[in-house]
This record gives sequence, C-alpha cells and structure tokens, in this order.
Amino acid sequence: MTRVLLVDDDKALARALSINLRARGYDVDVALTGRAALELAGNRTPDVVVLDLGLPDLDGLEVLQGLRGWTHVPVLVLSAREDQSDKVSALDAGADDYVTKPFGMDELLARLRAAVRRGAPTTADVPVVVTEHFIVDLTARRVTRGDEEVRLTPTEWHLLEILVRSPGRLVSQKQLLQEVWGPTYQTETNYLRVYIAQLRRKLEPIPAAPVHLITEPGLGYRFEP
Amino acid sequence: MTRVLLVDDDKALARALSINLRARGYDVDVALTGRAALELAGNRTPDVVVLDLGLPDLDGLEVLQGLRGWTHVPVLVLSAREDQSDKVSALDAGADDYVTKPFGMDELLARLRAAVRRGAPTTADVPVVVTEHFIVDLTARRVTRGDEEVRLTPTEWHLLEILVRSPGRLVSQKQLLQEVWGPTYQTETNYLRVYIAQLRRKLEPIPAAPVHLITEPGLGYRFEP
DNA sequence: GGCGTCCTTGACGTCTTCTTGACGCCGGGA
DNA sequence: TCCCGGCGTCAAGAAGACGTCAAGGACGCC
Repeated sequence: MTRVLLVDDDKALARALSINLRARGYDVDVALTGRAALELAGNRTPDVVVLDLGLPDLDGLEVLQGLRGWTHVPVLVLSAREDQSDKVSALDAGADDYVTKPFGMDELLARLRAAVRRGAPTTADVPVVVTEHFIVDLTARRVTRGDEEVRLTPTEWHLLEILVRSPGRLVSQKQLLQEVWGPTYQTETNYLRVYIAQLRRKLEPIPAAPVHLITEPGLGYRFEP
Repeated sequence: MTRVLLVDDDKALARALSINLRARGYDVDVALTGRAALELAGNRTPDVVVLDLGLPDLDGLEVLQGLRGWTHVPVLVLSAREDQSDKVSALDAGADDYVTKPFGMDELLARLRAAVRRGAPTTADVPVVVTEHFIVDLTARRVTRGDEEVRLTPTEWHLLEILVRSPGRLVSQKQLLQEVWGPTYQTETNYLRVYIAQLRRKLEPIPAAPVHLITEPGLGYRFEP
C-alpha cells in the first residue's frame, strides 16, 4: 500500500484530504507541525509527502531541506502563494511539484499519482539496512563491514535476510528453520546455532558478545539495528 | 550537458523557449510535429521533454504514449487547457508535470530543473560502462580492451549485457539463465559456467583471478566496475 | 562440399558449503 | 551439589558447486 505523509496545520483541510486519500486506498499519516513531519518521515518511510508550506513551527522550506538531507522521497508542495519566486525556490529546494491553493482534488490526486509513480524505482531500491558495524544491501545481496565486503554462503545470506527484514522483531526458531531449510526441519535447532554463530563471526565486532544478532533463549533470534 | 526536446508547433513560442533554454546552457532540439518528436526522442535520447499538447499531426497524448512505450524520460506537458480532466489524463498517461499557458518563464524553468533532477538517476543507466581493464558500450554493442576491440559471440554479449546493466548487484543464476537461454533452462548452470569462463578469458587480466566478473557461489554472478 | 564459428554437452579435479556429531559452558530446578 | 536442557563452538566427512577442457553437432558462408 502506498503511504502518504500529509503535512498541514489546517486541520479541516488535512481531514478532508486524508479522508479522500484513505478512500482511494492510501495509507495516510498526518503531521500538523514541521517537527512532527520530520519525525514521521523518519519513522514511517512514506512513499510520498504532501507538504503545506504554511506551518506554525518551521518554515516549509526548512522541512523540505530537512527531508532532502537524507531521502529522495517525492515531495508535493501545497501553498496559497502564487508568486513565481515562491514556486521557484520550493522546486529548487527539492520539491517535485508545486500546487497552489485552492486546488482541484482530482488534479492533486493525479499529481500525487505521478509523483508516486516516479518515486517507485528510487524508493524501492533502498532496502538497505545499516547498523553501526555493517551494512546489508538487500537488493544487491551484499554485506559490507567497514570498507570490506563480507562473503556469505547462500544459507547464511538466507538466514540473515529473514532476520534483517524484520528489524527489532523476534523471529521464532520454527519460522527460521522452515523458511531456510523447509518444513521438515522445524526441530533441527542445531542448524540455527551453527549458522547464527557463523554470521556472528563474520558480522559482529565481538562474536561472543553479539549486539545485533541476539538470542532469545527458547524462542528464537532477533536482529537489532 | 542537459539535452531538452522541445515539442511545439507554435514557432514563436518554440523560438522564445529555445533561446531561453540555450542561454541557460541546455542543449535544445525542437520538434514541430508529433512524428518529429518521436523520431528525435529516439535518435537524440533527451534528458527531458517539453511537450505541447496541441500538435498538428498527432494528439499530444499519443506522443506521450509513444514515448512511454520505451522510455521513462521526464515529460513536462504544456497546454492552454486548464480543465482538471485534461491535467488528470495527461498526468495519468505518464506526464511528469503539467503547466498551463500562459506560464511564467521562471516557473517553467524551475519545473524543468525539478524534472531533470528526478530523471538523473534513471538516465544514469549509462550506455557506456568503463572499468579499469575494459569498456562496454551498450548502445554500440562493442567491447574494447586497451585499444583493441574484443569479439564476443551473441550469447557472450547477452550475458555480459545483463550483468553490466546492474553494476555491483548480484544477478541470480536463475535470472541469467532465464534471460539468456529462456525459462526452460533455469537449472542448466553448466551454461553459465562455460560462458562466464569465456567472458573472463576475453576480459579479465587474469581469468583465474577475476576482479570484474565475480562468482557468488550458490547464488549467481556480479559485475564489479 | 569444405570451412569456420558458435552452441551444447559430458567428464574430471578442486574447492566450498552443508550436514552431522561431539563437547563444554551456563543457569535453573531438584 | 548434581542433573538437565539450551546454547555456542569445533571438526570431519559427505555433498554439491565451480572452473576447465574437449568433443560433437548445427548453422551459415564461401
């Protein structure tokens, strides 16, 4: 589902927009302030941002710059100001589109679709998981530690991938065994111990005191970013 | 230099725009008809297209569809029509932005910059890939090593092309086999071994110790620039 | 028909990876 | 204190993957 971050302090407008968006199958987060917007953008990784420039705490352009510091998520700017100079500065600050209020809902939605469509490739190929000690690039299937690439065997990779895909979440032994080795291996916890140990040897700074690949005794394992 | 394809049958406007664009360092091609636009788009591989919807021969949307059949180049639509439905249909047909005439030159240029900026990553799938030891020209279908041209068989080329198109990324055996030999060959890893070896013999400085065509045992191969 | 190129296929040695069993450590419970 | 289950570690044999070579066949060109 496409996730939209809607940033607007006009509650009536925010409400109308979010209802409209949700009715069309979008997953909508609403931020009423610039700070909330930046925080939500970090936590929820939206696929597109709709940003009203008139905010109570930060200037809209500051929010835009804050976003552009670390993400290329498409940003559609809303504004009541029609001056060319405003449009130019917003677009040059990294906005993908600029719509002046009042706007037609259909047009806004079409522009939103266009922005999402463009964003899809760039947003999609960023399944990169970063930790303090190593980086896992899920699309390139590559793990780097410091400057060096870490070589993983197919089974090691498969196991790591599952853990990394649910960061912070406990993954049960049964689930790991089933996904990597198949449904008939659900009790071979030996395998897990061997391969988790190998991953720790290759990835953890101190394999004996793991900080990223955590054992939950009797239950399973957890990847901690 | 950024190359703009300007499609407009209004000669006065086309002239004014192209002067403005050239003054700002763009390389501008002008097409007065839809057919000319499609042809120029194919020959000149523009970085961005400015498309007026009112054309003598083809409907603007047809031109847009013709482009979208094979390229994701950003398209900025110009139109005198302000109806929401026109905007919606153009945007949903694949346009990246929609500007109604009359428009401010500064705004248009800013929107153009935004479109080019976004397009940059996709245009980055460069037609020429350079490594320390050889050069692959994807459009000319030619590989040079030092000063000499390297002769590749069709299958060798096909395989190399797939790998080179996603530099640094692992490409699975299955995917390679499927793309080069077809879906029924997904398990014939023999073929891969034979042809990768041939490529290495022709391209790697030390075929036995490859640095560009890397094996990921059990998974696939990776091209490293 | 003769020739050359290219693709397919099989065989073999080498190396990596998987599987499996054994052992020691640790904490909780009897 | 002893026992026991769960965990981490290690090592060795089995299994599989890889690189290499070479022969056979299909195809187009002279």
